[in-house]
Amino acid sequence: MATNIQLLKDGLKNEGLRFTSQRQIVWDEICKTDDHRDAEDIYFKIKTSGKKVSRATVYRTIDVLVKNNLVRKLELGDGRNRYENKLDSSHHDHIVCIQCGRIDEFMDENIEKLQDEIAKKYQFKIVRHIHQLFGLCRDCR
Amino acid sequence: MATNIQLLKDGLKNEGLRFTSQRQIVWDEICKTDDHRDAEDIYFKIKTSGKKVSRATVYRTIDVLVKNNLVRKLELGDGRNRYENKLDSSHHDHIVCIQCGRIDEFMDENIEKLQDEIAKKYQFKIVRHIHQLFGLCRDCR
DNA sequence: TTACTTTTGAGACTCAATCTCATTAAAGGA
DNA sequence: TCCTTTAATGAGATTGAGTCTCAAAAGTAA
Repeated sequence: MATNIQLLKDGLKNEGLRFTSQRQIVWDEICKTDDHRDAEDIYFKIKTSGKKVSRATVYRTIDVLVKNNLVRKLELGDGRNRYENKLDSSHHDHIVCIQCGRIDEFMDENIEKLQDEIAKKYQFKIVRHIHQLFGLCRDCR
Repeated sequence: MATNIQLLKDGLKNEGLRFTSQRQIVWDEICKTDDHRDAEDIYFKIKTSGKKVSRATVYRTIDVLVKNNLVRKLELGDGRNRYENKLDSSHHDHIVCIQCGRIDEFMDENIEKLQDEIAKKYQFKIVRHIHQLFGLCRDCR
C-alpha cells in the first residue's frame, strides 16, 4: 500500500496539487479491488466504512486520478462511468455481459495494429480508443 | 421518401405498433441527413420547422426506431446518445475528432474477424460491439 | 359509429454528475 | 511553531439527458 500512496503523492506533485487525506482515502478505496466500479459505489463504500469524504470530493478526486493516469475511466454507455485502478494493468479493452454485468478484459496486438493503420488512412491521430464487446458470457448464454 | 415511409410502416406493423404522424415526422427528420445527431438536436430541428412533436414522443419514437433497426444508436460516452439512420448503411464503427466533433466511419473485416476469435476464446456470444477511435482529425491535428 | 387500446403532450421526476461558496486545511516561509 | 497564501473540501443547489405519469387525443377493428 505504501508504494501506492507514493504513486498518488508523485502524481499530485506533478500537477502541483496537494496531498490530502480525502484523496488518499479515495485512491486507497480504488486500489482495494480490480473491479470496474462507478463513482457512487466508491463513494458509498467509503461512506459505510466510516470515513468521511463528500460526494463532490469523490468525483473530483476520481477526475484527478484519471487525469494523472492512475485510474482508467470506462464508458459503457449506460450513463454511469466505471473506474479501475491502473496499478499493474497494461492496456486492455472490455467484454461486457449484458445479462449479469460481468466485465472481462482482452487485448489483441493485431487489432491495435489494424487500428493504427485505419488512423493512418484517415490521417487521424488517435488519442484514445474504446473497444467493447457486449453480449452473453459463458455462464449466461 | 415514399420508400422510407414504407420502411417505417413495415417496422411498426412488425411490432404491432401504430403508424402515427408524429412517428413519421421523427423518422423523416432522421432520414434527412447522414449526421450523427443527439435527441435534442432532432427534437429542436422538428420544433423549429413548425411541426409539433413533444420531447417525450421524440425520445420514445427514437427508441422504437432503434429497436426496429431503422436507426442506429451511437454511444460516445459523453452523456448524449447520437443517432443515425440505417437507410443504406452497412455495419461500421466510428472515428471521433475530440477537437471539432467530426465523426467519420470505418469498417475493417479483419478487425471483425479478430473480434469473433476473441469472443470464441472467452466463450462469449457477441450481441453488439462498440469500437471508437478518439483523437484529432486531419484538419485539427 | 362505437368500443377498445395505443399514443401523445405537458410537465413532474430521476439520477449521475457538476457547480457554488463559505469554511477548512495544506505548504512554504519567517 | 506560527502565519499567510492558496487550494481543497462539504453541503446542498443545480444541471442536463432521459424517463415517467396520467388525462386527453387518436388509431383500429367490428
